[in-house]
Amino acid sequence: MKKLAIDFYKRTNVTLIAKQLLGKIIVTNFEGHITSARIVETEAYAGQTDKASHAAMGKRTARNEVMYADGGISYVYICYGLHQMFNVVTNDSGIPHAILVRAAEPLQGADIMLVRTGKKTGDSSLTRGPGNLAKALGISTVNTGCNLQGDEIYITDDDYVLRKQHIGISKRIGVDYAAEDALLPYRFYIKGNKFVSGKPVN
DNA sequence: GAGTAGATCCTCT
DNA sequence: GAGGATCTACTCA
Repeated sequence: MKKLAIDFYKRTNVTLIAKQLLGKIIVTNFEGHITSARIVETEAYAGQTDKASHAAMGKRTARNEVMYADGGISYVYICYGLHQMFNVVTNDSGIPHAILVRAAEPLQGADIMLVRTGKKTGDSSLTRGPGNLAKALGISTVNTGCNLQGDEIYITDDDYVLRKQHIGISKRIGVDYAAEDALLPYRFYIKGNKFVSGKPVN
């Protein structure tokens, strides 16, 4: 188990990084409570050129400021007033690329996730969908701008091998307002995994 | 099982 | 003042 190096995040090809994040393990360590989960679904947001991104057309606000920072940190924001969304910022400073982690498969600390989410059974709804995932991992907006090389939130590689034919690609979810950019094939997921959100695709 | 509406509040215009 | 990178429960079949 090794943390992903800063070089992994600082590359320019955001869709490639999104694809390579599949199968990696996200770990959170808050107040001694360690939870980890294998990433099974991601979406790439390609900065200025992407209408679905918060940084579309070079938009820069207090909320998305962290997207313009160096790669390798977290970007957490609230959607619909109640859901926390966890993103990984990539590329160099000044380029607002980000990858939304949409779903993961619980590995460690599932009992803690149950407490955090208020659920009674650890079925596939525990970490399916970005809102649920962040909640289960205990991530909230106070963790935005967090260095992924640190001790609270980090992503590790356990040499899990994902075969190319097991990777699914589709358009992104919930971004229909972005016109033609909503059709971009920027969503990556592990085929057949029950934690992947949206309709099952085979 | 599929489709739809409501929750709920921060952020930007 | 409007709307959003969502989730859940409820309706109807």
